[in-house]
Amino acid sequence: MKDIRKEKSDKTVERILVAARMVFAEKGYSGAHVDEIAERAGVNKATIYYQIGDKDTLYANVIHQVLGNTAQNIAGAVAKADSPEEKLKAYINCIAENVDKNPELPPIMMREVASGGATLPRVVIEDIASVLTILIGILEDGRKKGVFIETVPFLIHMMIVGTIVFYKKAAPVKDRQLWLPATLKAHDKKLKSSLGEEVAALVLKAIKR
Amino acid sequence: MKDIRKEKSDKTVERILVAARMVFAEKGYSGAHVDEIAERAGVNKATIYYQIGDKDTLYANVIHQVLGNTAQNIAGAVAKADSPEEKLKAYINCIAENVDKNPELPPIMMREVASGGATLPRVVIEDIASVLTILIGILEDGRKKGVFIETVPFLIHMMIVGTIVFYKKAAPVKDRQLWLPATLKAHDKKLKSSLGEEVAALVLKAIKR
DNA sequence: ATTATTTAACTAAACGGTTATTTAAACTGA
DNA sequence: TCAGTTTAAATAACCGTTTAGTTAAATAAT
Repeated sequence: MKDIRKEKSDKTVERILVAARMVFAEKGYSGAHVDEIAERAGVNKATIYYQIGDKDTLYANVIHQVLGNTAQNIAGAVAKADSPEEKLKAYINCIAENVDKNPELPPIMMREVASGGATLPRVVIEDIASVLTILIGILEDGRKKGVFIETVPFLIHMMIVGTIVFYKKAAPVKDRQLWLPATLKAHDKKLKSSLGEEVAALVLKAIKR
Repeated sequence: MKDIRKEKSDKTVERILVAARMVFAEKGYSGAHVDEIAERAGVNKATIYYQIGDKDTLYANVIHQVLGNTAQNIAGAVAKADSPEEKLKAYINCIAENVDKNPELPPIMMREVASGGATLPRVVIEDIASVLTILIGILEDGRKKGVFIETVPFLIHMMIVGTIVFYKKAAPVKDRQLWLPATLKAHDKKLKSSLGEEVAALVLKAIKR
């Protein structure tokens, strides 16, 4: 009993959400226009209102889709690792991978933090909290076992996320500035390994006893 | 010699710029309304157009005022220090201090990076480049002297700035979430020293040979 | 099975509030 | 009075949202 209409409308909703994610990431909430989202989705503006609702609801859907599942990914990745060091590596790499898979994550996160998380749905905040709880566990365990120094978990988290998110978004911007002084271009080498590995190495070295 | 009118209009311009800085930081470019800026400045909207120009120009002025002079501060602070370690500490602390002095810096930076620096005036990009050049010098010198490992300067810069900016803006957000799980609140301790010192310690440890 | 009816999905056009910008008049000190 | 400055009011474009109508798939009736 396949309902052709249902299938089509599902695709429509998906196209709207994809377009919305892109436009919100590029322009931010107020900079994003429903007209542009509709155009990119190849859909009439009113269809967005019919299928999803107003701009707020649309944004909440995007946020949930973008930030929601990352938490479970992290939890899963960390659980597979054993030692605190391995767990922390998994934690960092998982964040880096999610950012890779999801180029809209950095700009959306940055703008959300910039605005003080004013529009964050509670569900998302709970997700973030669960991620932080995982990190606290790793750091505490590592300290008890004498492999980590004492740290402020929240600062470490900001270091991990801040570094990855900023680098991911700022590196292309820098590379685009072709007129930069030669000194800068000369040092414009690629990372030896992946961003996650590189950040993990730095953070681990920073907090190892 | 003293032209009362000139003085008054100077103060008007200053009040406009201060108000604009606040509103742009809170709401971003498209979220900021000229009406609100005028209201906060205690000035008629048309005065903004008479004294400064359109919204774009106003924003450019704010960006210049906020990001422009930080570069010189950093250059000055670094020059006063001797060893690569001390220079790097000065570099990091200076950024942290500027962020402290200037609460509008984090949100504006984040949104600017999020949008791919689309609206950054060239002057500002040159300032950022000069700061990066300074960091490259420090790291290279330190590596030559055998006190630093080899690093990717741009990544280190993103680590420093990302950590400071994210922490500065996200910490208050987290503290406002009173309903967070007890585990998180328990670890909600203040930093032992200043944010700059703390980040400097971590980064130095991360890149020391 | 064919026709008629209902319903889901979508669209074009318009509405109404918002907001950046302009204009012209009023004010203020020299 | 006159130039520099500020203001209230008007303008025009923009943009989120609604409405009224269309298409076509699904269902019911014949």
